[in-house]
Amino acid sequence: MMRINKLTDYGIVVMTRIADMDQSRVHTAREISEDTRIPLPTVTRLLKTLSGNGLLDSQRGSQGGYSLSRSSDDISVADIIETFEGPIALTECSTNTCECAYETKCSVEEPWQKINDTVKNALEGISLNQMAGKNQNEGLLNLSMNYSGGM
Amino acid sequence: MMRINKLTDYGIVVMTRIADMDQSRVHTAREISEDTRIPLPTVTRLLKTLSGNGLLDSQRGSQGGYSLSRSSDDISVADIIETFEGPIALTECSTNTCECAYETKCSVEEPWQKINDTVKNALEGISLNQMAGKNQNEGLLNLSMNYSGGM
DNA sequence: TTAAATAGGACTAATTTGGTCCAAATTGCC
DNA sequence: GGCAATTTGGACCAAATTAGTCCTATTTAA
Repeated sequence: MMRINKLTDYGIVVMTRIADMDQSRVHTAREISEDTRIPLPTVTRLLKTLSGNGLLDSQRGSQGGYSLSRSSDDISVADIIETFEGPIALTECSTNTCECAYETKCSVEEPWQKINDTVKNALEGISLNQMAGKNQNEGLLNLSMNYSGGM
Repeated sequence: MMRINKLTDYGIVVMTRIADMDQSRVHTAREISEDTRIPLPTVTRLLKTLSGNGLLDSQRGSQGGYSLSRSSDDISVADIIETFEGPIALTECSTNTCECAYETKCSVEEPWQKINDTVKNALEGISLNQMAGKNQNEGLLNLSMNYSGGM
């Protein structure tokens, strides 16, 4: 059904969660796992990928953890998707080398590029801030509880 | 890499091909297979699906075959994709029942719907005619050869 | 030195996808 | 009426991808 992978979906949930958290300190994999209820080993892997691709900063060792590498305004949904799935492109045709063996001249190449650009632009236009913002509007209670250290 | 399935891609190729053909008669699976060089069993299956979903008309029996069910102007890329992959939606969240077990209130639901709508609109905006048109402009030679019965 | 973290990568199970094949139903033609 | 050419429907298997777990090394604060 033309969807992003489950791990990518998780990745967005995790990033959104971190964006909703206290930005003044780092957060451990365990903490994020408990918050999102995604199993720890999976969260661990997600965070490693996100950190490796520069969307998160990591701090190793005791008292270590993860934090956003830049403002949630400057992180787009496209950034996260590309971290897990590579360049956004619906068909092979539109990426690099079109290996259409069907015809001497692939007829669908140009329209596909237009389609892909549209999709890409749409995803680049949504910031992590927008994803997280919803919570701040409708879930003020939860948020304030987090900020005050409660659970 | 967030792409549509290979069969969907084939489906678009097949539809584009049919749109480029003589609209005054039907075309057999064998004919389309030879033109596109997609293996016959696969083409057969593609055509069945396309016909079953109303994008192609079929005529059974001897002298039977397939033809577009409506003008190539009235068939969109989204129509074809949905035929093979179901409703266009990047995440489960945005389709029917969001089964987010993570939080009491799924925070990413609304932004995702916006994203999906954008993608869907983009795909609905591209007609089969536009996909096929390219050929008619740049590949006039091939096209005229086809029309005159040559190969 | 120890405990708490991340980093890197190997590995397996589960799921999805691609592709083929067979038997049945339909239709035109001789 | 019977044959040949088609589509229809569905089962089936192999291949590829994905999800998820686990182990070991490295780093760092206390």
